[in-house]
Amino acid sequence: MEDGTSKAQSYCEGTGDYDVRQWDQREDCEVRQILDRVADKWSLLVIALLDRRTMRFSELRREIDGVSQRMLTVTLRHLERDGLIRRTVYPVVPPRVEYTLTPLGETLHEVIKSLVDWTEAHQQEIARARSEYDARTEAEQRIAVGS
Amino acid sequence: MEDGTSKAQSYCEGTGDYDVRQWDQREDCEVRQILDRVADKWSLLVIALLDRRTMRFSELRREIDGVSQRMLTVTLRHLERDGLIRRTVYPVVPPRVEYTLTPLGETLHEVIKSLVDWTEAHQQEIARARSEYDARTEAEQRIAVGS
DNA sequence: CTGAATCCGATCAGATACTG
DNA sequence: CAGTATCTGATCGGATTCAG
Repeated sequence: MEDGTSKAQSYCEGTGDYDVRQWDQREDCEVRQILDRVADKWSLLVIALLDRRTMRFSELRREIDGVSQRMLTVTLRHLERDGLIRRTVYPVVPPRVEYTLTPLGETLHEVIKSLVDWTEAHQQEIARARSEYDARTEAEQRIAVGS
Repeated sequence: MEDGTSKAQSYCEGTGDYDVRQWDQREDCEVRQILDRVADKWSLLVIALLDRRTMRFSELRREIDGVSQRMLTVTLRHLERDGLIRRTVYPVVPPRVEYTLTPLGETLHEVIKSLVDWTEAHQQEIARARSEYDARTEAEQRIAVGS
């Protein structure tokens, strides 16, 4: 079955204030788990797509292209378990399954959007930093080797 | 060396508007790479810690506890390459290396904070969704097996 | 102290085959 | 159509060792 997180877990009670050491540090911290889900390769994309409209499995699969059937299934199950999306099965033949963002999922999408906006806004800056870093380390390589 | 991303890469030019299909879809998209970095298990924590003050390698290692030396090194290299943190080496013996958040890193921290805030705010809600999901699927299991 | 390099087990994820 | 199950190569990350 390959379940991601075990079921019985002490979820660290937040004190309310913003203490770094509170929101990670331990595997059994809820926040870390949620962050991992958000961090997931396909989750972001699925959420963004579903924010626009309800979609079927095959639609998602076609739209995302690059995702394997297996990984899409796993991703959807995780998101459903976390209450971020809702899965509706229509008892017809052939089967019809629709996925929708829940209200909770919609609020998450807002946050995700700000993250994506940030990356878009700073793309160039990061690209520049990278090439500078690479140039620097390459130069050091040549020195180390002795040219 | 185990480099994360290759160096020569066509970074997809954003059109400016918020189009889902623009910010992922292809491995060679900058945004996807940046998202992956943010998604990284330790990156978030490192950034959050450095936002408070400059820290040395061993300090970070002690503070994070759970991270291996190897992964901390890898994480720091990635963040440095992306221009999110600055690494300063003091030529003394024993060596002293300090890590600081760059201005770019500081702006990212703001965004991260909103993400963390979201997870904290909805912890309970997600926990509830999970146990409901688990109860539901367990029940289905029993039916399938036939009790 | 701050790493880099290597080894190696654990986990992940793609491909394939099968099912209601 | 919408999955599940299995196999397997690829990748990740911890432990260990060595070095400036």
